[in-house]
Amino acid sequence: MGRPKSFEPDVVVARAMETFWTKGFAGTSPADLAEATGVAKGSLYHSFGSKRELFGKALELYGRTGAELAEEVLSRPGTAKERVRAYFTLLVDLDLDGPVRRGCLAQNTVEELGVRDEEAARAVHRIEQRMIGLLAARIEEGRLAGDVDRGVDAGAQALVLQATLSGLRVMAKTFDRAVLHRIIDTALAGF
Amino acid sequence: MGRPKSFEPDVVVARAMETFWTKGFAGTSPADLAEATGVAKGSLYHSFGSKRELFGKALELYGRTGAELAEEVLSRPGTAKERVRAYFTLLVDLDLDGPVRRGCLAQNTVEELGVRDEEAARAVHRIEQRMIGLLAARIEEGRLAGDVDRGVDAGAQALVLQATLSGLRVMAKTFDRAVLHRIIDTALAGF
DNA sequence: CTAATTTTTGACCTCAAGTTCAAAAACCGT
DNA sequence: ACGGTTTTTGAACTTGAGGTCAAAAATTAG
Repeated sequence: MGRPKSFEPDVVVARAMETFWTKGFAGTSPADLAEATGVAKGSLYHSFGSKRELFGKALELYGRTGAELAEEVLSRPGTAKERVRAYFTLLVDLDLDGPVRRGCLAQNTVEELGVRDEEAARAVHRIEQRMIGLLAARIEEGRLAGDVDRGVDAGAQALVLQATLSGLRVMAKTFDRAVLHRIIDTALAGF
Repeated sequence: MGRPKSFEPDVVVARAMETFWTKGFAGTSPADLAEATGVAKGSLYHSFGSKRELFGKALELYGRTGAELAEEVLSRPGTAKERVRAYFTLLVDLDLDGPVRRGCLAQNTVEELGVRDEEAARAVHRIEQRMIGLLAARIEEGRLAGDVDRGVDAGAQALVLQATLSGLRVMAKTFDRAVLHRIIDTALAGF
């Protein structure tokens, strides 16, 4: 019983995620969140406790959807190298095609909140680990399929690719598409 | 004539840089700056105009000293690969050995202020460009000296290395030393 | 010493962020 | 329709950020 919720929590979290992604954690005020979600400030606090807690949900959602996208793109037909290139290119292009270059929420978070928020750092770490796992699995798959050199260490290679990807997303804030694509090409020529 | 300055502006900028680096732009209040520099708030505003302007000076100083360090380390005797490894390792270790993992001020800036501050983005871009130039020069030097493969495109390779370095500094916020060193090893095996 | 000039400083101001809350609204079972 | 329960909401509160300012302090020229 009691008055029913007038909004879908998942939708609110998704909208909040977009806002945090675009404006950063500190840059997003409760008023911004109320406007973005269409839910009054007080109600948001009633449902989510605090700005930080809502952000936690948003980051979690980001990690989940990000992993799903990666999984989807990496698993399409093609060699490991082709699939990784497609995925990296997709991320870079998505960012550059948007109205603002918001980069990666996880990275933005760890850079902005850094060490001051242990919990956030751990959440980001989990997201990165998952990505590395997906990359390693796809490389290993390619190795067994024969399109990746026998001698490649999938785990080590996945780590380097993750570093490259993180770097690309940093550089996507200040460099143009041609440069970023060139980096992808050169980086992938290696393995 | 007039009352003489009671502080060295360069020293104040250096102290401010340390504070911004550790706490971020938004995370650093005028009160923090006054405490860190030993100069009263009002005096800081009198000398530097605004928090943002002081930050500008701090970022400029960061770029300059960073470039000097890179130049110094890269130019010591050894092959290009050895020197790049030494430089990357130095940066990672410096970050991990500090009391807090503050990463790279330039990167933190572009992630935190991102597109909302065009000027900051441009400043960071200049810093990145300079770094890429230094890497490219060192690789080209190695190519001519014979310790780098003839077929390597120094410019393209420098871009990839910059991406790797940026990625390393992001990952240095959440991963441990062993992983980061492993990434350096694998990434450098390539060229 | 005085006048002119420049710095220094903490008090003060304004505004918005982040949060709390009391009252109104919307539901359900009886 | 009433009581119990949960949500919704804007108003209200507290706090600190970012910045301004008037008065005091420190200098030099004359």
